[in-house]
Amino acid sequence: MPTNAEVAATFREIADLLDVLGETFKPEAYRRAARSIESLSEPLGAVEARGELRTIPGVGEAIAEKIRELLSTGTIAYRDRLLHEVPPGLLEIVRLPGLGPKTARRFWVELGIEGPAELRAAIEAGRLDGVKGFGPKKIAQIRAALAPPAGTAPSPRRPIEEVYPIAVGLVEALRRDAPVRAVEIAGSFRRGQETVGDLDVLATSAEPERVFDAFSKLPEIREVRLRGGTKETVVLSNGLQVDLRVVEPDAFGAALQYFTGSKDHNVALRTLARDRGLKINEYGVFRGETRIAGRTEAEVYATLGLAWIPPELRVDRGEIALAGAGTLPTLVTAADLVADLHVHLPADAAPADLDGLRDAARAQQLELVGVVAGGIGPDGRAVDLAAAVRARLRELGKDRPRLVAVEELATGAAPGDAGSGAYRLLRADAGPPPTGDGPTARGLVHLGTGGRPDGALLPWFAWAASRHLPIEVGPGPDRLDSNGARAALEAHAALLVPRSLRGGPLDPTGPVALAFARRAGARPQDVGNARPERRATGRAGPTR
DNA sequence: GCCGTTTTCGGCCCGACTGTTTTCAGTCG
Repeated sequence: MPTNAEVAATFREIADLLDVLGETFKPEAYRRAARSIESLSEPLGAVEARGELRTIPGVGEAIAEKIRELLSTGTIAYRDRLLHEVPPGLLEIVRLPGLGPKTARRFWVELGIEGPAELRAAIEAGRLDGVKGFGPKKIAQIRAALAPPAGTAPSPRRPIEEVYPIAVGLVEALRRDAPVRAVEIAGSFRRGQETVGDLDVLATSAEPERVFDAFSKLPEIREVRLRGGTKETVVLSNGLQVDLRVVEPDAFGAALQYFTGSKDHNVALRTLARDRGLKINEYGVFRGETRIAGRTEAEVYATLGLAWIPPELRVDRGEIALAGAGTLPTLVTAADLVADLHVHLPADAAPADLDGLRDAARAQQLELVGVVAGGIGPDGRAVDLAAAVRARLRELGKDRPRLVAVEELATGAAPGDAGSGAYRLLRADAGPPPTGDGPTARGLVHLGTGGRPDGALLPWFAWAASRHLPIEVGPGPDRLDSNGARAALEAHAALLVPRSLRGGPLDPTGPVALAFARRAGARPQDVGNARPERRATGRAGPTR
């Protein structure tokens, strides 16, 4: 059975084919459905089995029928028919940078070109010279797109944890080198999406030209792609594209809202504005010619009668209705997190390292730290802290913030007596949930989604929920991403949000984990290491 | 093809930038 990602890719292909055929609104309808399907927290097969395909935003009867056809037969007859109609090579032309469906269609209809090879031959034979709309620069651009120099291939989406230190570094550099007042990263990075295609940086300044000058000179920048009066696009030496926009302070909130997206959220918002006789763009909210909001995001939402919506929820899956009714969930924040239960120390750690750890915990206002003192380390090998460290750990355990020993056990390991105040990490690396241990086991589950088929974790969620074990969320293959976290919450399991206690300001683990939890809609009471008084579920907190 | 606290039909976000243009088309986000 095809995965959700494969179904989405099929619909995107149909959209491209329809584009080339000159269809106007259908392609966007298929792309919208593809985006919705990708953000589902469970396999499409499960939705279909409940007869709820039509509840997916952007999925109507026609697309629902095509999903059923794809799930049961592995193909869609409509797609095959389109592929018969449109030469497959045209899809490659459409996907070249700077070219789109209109141009590809003209090549096909006017010049009989059906693929990249024919296009290249046509250019070399001079067949494009003198054709309306194709001047020398455009032809050179197409030639470059057809034969990209090594290392300039379009960069794929990257994990957000990989982009995080780059983004933090760019913001710091701009604050240091450029005359900016405010700087924020918008886009999918701000929404805490698992992967990031490019970075959207937004700044306010009285001197945009000087900001662009300073930005262009940053050492990590390989190439300036384009530069206008309000925006500049560059490519970093690692291939990541960064768009910098500079706006006036009165428009900062509107621009931040606009460039944070998501696209579907913005479309829904602007449709709502239009229905109320208003217009929203990146410069503000307008009634006629008059700007009535724009300085802050909250102001923009307020003009539409909406509460401010956290970026992580801006996906057009009902959050606008909730904001209108004032019933948005109160999402967990960094200030709610009072424990980090999963801190690894190196094998050669000294007692003094624990004091440093406690200082870091105090600085982050944590009340409890779980130090992995035995069991299986991050590299899969056995870890055992020195006796002196263990002794110091016992001493420190009496003071605040408390440090307690934590043990990591492999899947299905028999739960030993971890002792009072100790916590157990259960690594669920493979296979079904264990059956041998009792419901009294305390700890957390370190549960990876990496490489698993959709839905393979569902039994684990129920297992963890029944034992009040929170499941760790965050970047990397051993933690839940936001889709996994949402499914866990739906199964009434609690989450555990790690902090970056030993990492510096560039460590993505804590911030990214928090973003994933928030994307899943987690409230403080859904999080096992949030303040106990705000928590309803999860028992990994301090023993009292 | 989807969708509806004005709609089951008639709409479908909006602007920057580039290149080729004399007022605009295409692409991109």
